Amino acid sequence: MTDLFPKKGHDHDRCIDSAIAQAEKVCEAENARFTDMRRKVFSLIWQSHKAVTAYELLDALQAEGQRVQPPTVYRALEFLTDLGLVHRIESLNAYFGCDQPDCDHLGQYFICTRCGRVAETVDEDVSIAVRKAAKQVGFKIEATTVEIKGLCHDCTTH
Amino acid sequence: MTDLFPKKGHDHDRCIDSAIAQAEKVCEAENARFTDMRRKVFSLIWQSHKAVTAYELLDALQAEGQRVQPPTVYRALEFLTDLGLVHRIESLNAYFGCDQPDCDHLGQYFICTRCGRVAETVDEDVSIAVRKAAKQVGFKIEATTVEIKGLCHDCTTH
DNA sequence: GGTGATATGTTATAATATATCATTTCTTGA
DNA sequence: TCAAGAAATGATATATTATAACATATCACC
Repeated sequence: MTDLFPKKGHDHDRCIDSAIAQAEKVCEAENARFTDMRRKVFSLIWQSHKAVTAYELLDALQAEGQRVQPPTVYRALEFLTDLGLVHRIESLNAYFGCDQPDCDHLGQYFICTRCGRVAETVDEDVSIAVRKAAKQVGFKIEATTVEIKGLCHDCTTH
Repeated sequence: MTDLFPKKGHDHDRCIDSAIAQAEKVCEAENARFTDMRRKVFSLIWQSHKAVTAYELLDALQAEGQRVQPPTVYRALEFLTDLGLVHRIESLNAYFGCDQPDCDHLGQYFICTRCGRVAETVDEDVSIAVRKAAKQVGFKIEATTVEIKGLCHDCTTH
């Protein structure tokens, strides 16, 4: 068993730094501008391993004294999700930082209902099973949403 | 290949009647009241094989001259989803009539982005793969959301 | 430095959902 | 049968999530 969720007391600054470094790389590769606002939103999303709502981001930005409105946040989110740097968690109406931006809309999300954390995995067997199920019914997949709610390993044992 | 989606020109009244009959059975078994409002909402949901939003239901009820407000619709939806008679499609914020109410939150939903129809399946291989992926990371599943967007068979061929 | 493209600001509003308390309807037991 | 409590719905207000539309600012490139 390998827990996908980060250990308590891990060096979260490293998570943030690495995510930002990766985002910079992706933006450069895509010739997309990682503006201050986008960087700020991305970094706020990465403040925790939980999914964050657009209005929580808005509040955080406003708390820093910026005069930000909802469209600004939603635009940044759209930019980041289009690049695969952030995923929308449909069942939470919230947004989550992706640490494997090349996963191309095929990941699965584990959402802990106790601690609120989210973890992403790209499990081949799940993808294969979903593709097979689709093929069986003649369905051409464009995108999949796989969200699994329950208790993370920490929360089942503590 | 067996298309999950109903054929064009199928006798949809039979879908509705059968869904209502099944709902009555479930309610009786659960000792739950299938009131006029709940029956009305359920039947509206079954008017098509698409997912329907709460406000579409509200509009439809109001169009019939009833003075209905949002909470009434949401209460009926909560009742129906709790019994497994209706599923919420998270990625659409919409509700869909379930024809296998005993599937216990483990179904998968195919959502056609062209015709808007939804079809449900309970694929063992997908469930097994998801459960295995969860086990591998020490995650205790409470509920799963599997929603697959793309083109149904009709829409790929016509 | 001017110009077009891109990004953000601003205002307003749409779409989805729930909290709260009042009223009605149903069930059940005396 | 009817009184009391439970369950459902009505009514009002408001919270939460998201977007449309147009103005202004910033950037990239010539």
